[in-house]
Amino acid sequence: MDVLDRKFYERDTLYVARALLGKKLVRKIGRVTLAGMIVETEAYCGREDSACHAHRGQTARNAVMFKAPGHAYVYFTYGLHYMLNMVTEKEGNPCAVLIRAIVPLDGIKEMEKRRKLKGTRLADGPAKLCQALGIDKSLNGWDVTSGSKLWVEDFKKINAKSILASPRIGINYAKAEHRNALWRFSIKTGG
DNA sequence: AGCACGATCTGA
DNA sequence: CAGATCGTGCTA
Repeated sequence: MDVLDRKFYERDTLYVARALLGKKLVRKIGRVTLAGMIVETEAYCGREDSACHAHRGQTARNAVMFKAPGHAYVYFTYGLHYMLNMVTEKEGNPCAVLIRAIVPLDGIKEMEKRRKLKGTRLADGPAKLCQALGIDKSLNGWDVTSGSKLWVEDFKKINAKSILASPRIGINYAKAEHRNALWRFSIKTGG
């Protein structure tokens, strides 16, 4: 396998958010391998970004964002959902990329069992993909460069022209400059 | 110690 | 469009 290393994550968050598109997100649970191609991400750009969890400094919840790049930041929200992020930039600069959607590739039957949904609807949302891949708080702080349990691999080369940038979702509380920033990235389809 | 609300999803 | 449902962070 071709696991993305720490250097990959240790770069500008907006760059990493785009670079993760077309990559393969792999989750291994015992002998079972679940995987999908990342097709949608969002960048959360540190203290300056009023939509970022680290905006008001370090707390127990967001502590992982202050760790070295290449760690998974998994948190719980809305009383029932988990979100998966990858920590980016240099250690101490609390930035991360939210993984919002994947196209299932491996272990689809297993994912369907977990989700009770089929096809593209299986993992087309940040909480849905966490359910499909069995990701919960136990993976918060996991080193995704270690090559076990959860990691990302090279998979498909995505042309810059086929990347769509749009405003991030669910952050209406943020300052306008951050609310309107085109920091959500997805692969254009049907074109 | 109490409280308001959230980087969401589902089903009506 | 409301409800689910609870951890977190802010205020006192």
